[in-house]
Amino acid sequence: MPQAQRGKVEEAGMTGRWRSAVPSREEQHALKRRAVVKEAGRAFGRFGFHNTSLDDVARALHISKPTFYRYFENKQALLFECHTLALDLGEESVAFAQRNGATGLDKVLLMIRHYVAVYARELGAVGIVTDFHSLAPEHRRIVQKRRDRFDRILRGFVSEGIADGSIPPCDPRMVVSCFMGAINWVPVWFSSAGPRSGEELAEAFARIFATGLQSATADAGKALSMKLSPSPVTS
Amino acid sequence: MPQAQRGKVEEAGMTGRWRSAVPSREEQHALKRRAVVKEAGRAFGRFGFHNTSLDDVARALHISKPTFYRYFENKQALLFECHTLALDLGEESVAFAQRNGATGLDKVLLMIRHYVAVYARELGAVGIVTDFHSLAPEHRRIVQKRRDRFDRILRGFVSEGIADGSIPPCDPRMVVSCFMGAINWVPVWFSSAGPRSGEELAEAFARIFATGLQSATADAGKALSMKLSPSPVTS
Amino acid sequence: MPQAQRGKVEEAGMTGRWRSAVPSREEQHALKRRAVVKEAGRAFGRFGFHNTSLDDVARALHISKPTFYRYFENKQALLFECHTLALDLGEESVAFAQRNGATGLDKVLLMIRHYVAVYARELGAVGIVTDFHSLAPEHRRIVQKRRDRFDRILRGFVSEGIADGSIPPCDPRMVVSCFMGAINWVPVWFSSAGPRSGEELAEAFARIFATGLQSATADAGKALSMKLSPSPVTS
Amino acid sequence: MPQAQRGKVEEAGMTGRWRSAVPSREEQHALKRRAVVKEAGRAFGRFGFHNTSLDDVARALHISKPTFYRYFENKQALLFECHTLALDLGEESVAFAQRNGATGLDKVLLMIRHYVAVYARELGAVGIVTDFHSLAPEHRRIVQKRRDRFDRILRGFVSEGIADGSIPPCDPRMVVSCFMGAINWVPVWFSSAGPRSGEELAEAFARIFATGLQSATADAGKALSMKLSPSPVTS
DNA sequence: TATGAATGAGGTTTCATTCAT
DNA sequence: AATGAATGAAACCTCATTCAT
Repeated sequence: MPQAQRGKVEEAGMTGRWRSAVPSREEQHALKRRAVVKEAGRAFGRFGFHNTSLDDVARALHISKPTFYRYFENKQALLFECHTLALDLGEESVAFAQRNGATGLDKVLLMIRHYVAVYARELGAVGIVTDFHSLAPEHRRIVQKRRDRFDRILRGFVSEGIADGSIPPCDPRMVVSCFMGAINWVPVWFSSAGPRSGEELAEAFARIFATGLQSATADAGKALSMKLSPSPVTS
Repeated sequence: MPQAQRGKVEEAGMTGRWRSAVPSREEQHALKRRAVVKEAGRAFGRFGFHNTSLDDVARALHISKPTFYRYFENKQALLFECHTLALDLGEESVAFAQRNGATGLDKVLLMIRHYVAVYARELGAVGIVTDFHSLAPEHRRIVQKRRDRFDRILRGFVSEGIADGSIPPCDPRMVVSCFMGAINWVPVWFSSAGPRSGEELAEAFARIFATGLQSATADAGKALSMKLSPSPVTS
Repeated sequence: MPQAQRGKVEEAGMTGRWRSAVPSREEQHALKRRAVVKEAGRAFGRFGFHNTSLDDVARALHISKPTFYRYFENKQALLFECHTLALDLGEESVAFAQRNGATGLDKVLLMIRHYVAVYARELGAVGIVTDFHSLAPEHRRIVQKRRDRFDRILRGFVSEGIADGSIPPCDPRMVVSCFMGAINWVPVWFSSAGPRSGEELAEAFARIFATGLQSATADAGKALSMKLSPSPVTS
Repeated sequence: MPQAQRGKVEEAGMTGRWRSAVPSREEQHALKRRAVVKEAGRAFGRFGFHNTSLDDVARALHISKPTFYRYFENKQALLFECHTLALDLGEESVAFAQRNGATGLDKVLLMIRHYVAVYARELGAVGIVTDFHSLAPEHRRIVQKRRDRFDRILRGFVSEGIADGSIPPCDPRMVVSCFMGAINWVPVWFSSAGPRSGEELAEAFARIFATGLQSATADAGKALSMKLSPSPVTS
């Protein structure tokens, strides 16, 4: 995987050279930088920020550790970049939903579908949403702010849905936390190399949060009200 | 990573989780041991295993760091205990669902409700599901095995639901990963000190995964098929 | 410091105060104390001072660690006691040699034989001669002084032997270091449970340092001068 | 001494070879590695493994503690290396003796002389023979095996000597333990900075174990049998 | 008296980060 | 530009030693 990554980078650099006599330094730099982000992000998402040493990342990219510092001020800067990327994707998804959704429910579902799809595509880079607390304080503040805004908008979608009748009365915070949890958990288990594509995943998630798991034909409401009655925490 | 946020567990410990009632000798040992697990688990879940030093935990419990080693062989053993606890709760929930659920859907929903409720109750102690990769290899193997079994059963519930008609055709793996992700994410954001109780949370989650977000009156199916059509990954 | 010292003082005081009828308590104390010295000394000699924790010693004696401190001020006091014991035996051997030896050679050999025998008998307690550097500084100074005196006397024996013709000219320091090394090494390998008794060992050592390894019949002197000629360090 | 050590290393590295002005990377690494072994070995031999902290060694070498880990996996690995070195020298000495000795006695004496000389030359590096029990279990097993083989060969030399008449009947195990003890004890007291060279030491030891301490003219055998008669352990 | 519990001091080890080539 | 070497900071852990029962 790292090998492939590296291959791509070099190839891209070559092509640049052949086409225009001088490959711009900055382009090369940007390409390598991106390669580092992707590889590190993938590792962070998979094993966790602290379980991934720079040595690991460097080894995977076939570069040396000091080289790393040509591209990032420090390890935490890299983590910040990953978070930033994830938030970019989230905001993009939100914007997409706002553009294309009519009702509140529409927006929520479009957002979920879009985000999951893009999430699955970029994957590793965003898997680290988990490691929020490893961010440097100043970075953390920035990310926190964007996250808050993000959540506020999502809860707004839900509220909107309740208002326009597309979503039944509920606590928006819980609803949002529920589906965002499901989404954030994706990198823990999903692999694009698996039997399902990211698109399928997005579709499935959207459907689940749209209609739930119950069969349309079954009189699920009744079954539920009956079966869930025994207090579940009687252990 | 000095700047990274440290577990601010002290606050929670102030209430005196350490110094409590004084029962017998062995019971006391067990009680203290459990207190360590809960406090550490809470911190691990909130800040991450590596962002929580034993010093933090010790300070929160008003004990010294070495004292810690009277109760656990090492830090990873504690993490393992947390995982074990989480898995115990999960299996208990599964058993509960198997006892009380009629259809596949029933079992899934009962399991979700039970698990979320118990999860929220014990909270911190199970938050560490995230830090699977910080486990010692031999512990990891054990946890992996139990997890696999757990997932298999859950997927079995879904398959059963498809077979008995209570759940429409779908990929069980995706469905299970979806709601387990939502559940595992809970400790990241939920606080029992917040406006909602664990019971309410459990209820809300069960409902979401039962009927989805759409209003019963709305012709959601149609809206969905129309609105979700544009390729969402056009970034 | 000198638990021994302290003990003596108290004992003297006791005797003065209560005149007679010493309760068996003190005897018990002395017995247990000796048991601790023997067990710890054995372990120290076998595994080394630092590879033997007080937990180990306590476990071996079926007592608890704090109990240990009823008998010794600290771990190093115990080590000091062992050294003291070893030196006592050494000085006793020296005195024996001085009393019974006629020539310098006699004294050396008698000393070796006596010391080895007694050494093998007490064994563990003296095995720690090795761990001189683990002594507390103030103890180390005391031991050093006695050791110096001890060595000086032994070298005196050798010098005496050279003077009286019983030992051929040589460097006394080397000779003494040679046989003392052999003796000090005994506890590393010798076990009184083995096929040889301490007496046999003492006899064998005395013989080796008396006549060497060469057969009396062989013209070893010549063989040696010939065979040893090639520079041995040509590696 | 550390200063001197370091000086040597740098000198060797700086001045380099005639052939290639600068010693290759690997050579430098090897040189420094060896410097660490020598210094650590010296310290271990003098003060004991546990009385020598890595801080001490680092300070002596004018490096920082973590630097150490570029050359050795951990402290025990260094100890193992010391043992390995000592065994290498021992086996080399054995081989030398086998090549150059005619009788069993020859072999024993050549071995002693060679080993002591080389031992004194490399000194510190082998002083740790004492700290066998501080080895990691897997290392200990390896060392034990080599030691057994080594001892077996030495006892073979003695047996051979008895068979060919160059050594009088005796217990080979005791004899070997005797002179190996004397040798292993050397680093405890010998300093190459002292008045005697390693060669002189080797010569002296060989002579002692060849002909013993008795003067050639004296009728030592008789003196011994008479003088040693009183039971030496009558304390 | 004797012991389970607790801790301070100190050592080994890791790792992000800088230095020097 | 890129890398092998070096290090400061901080974490985990051990153990002799004391506290409190």
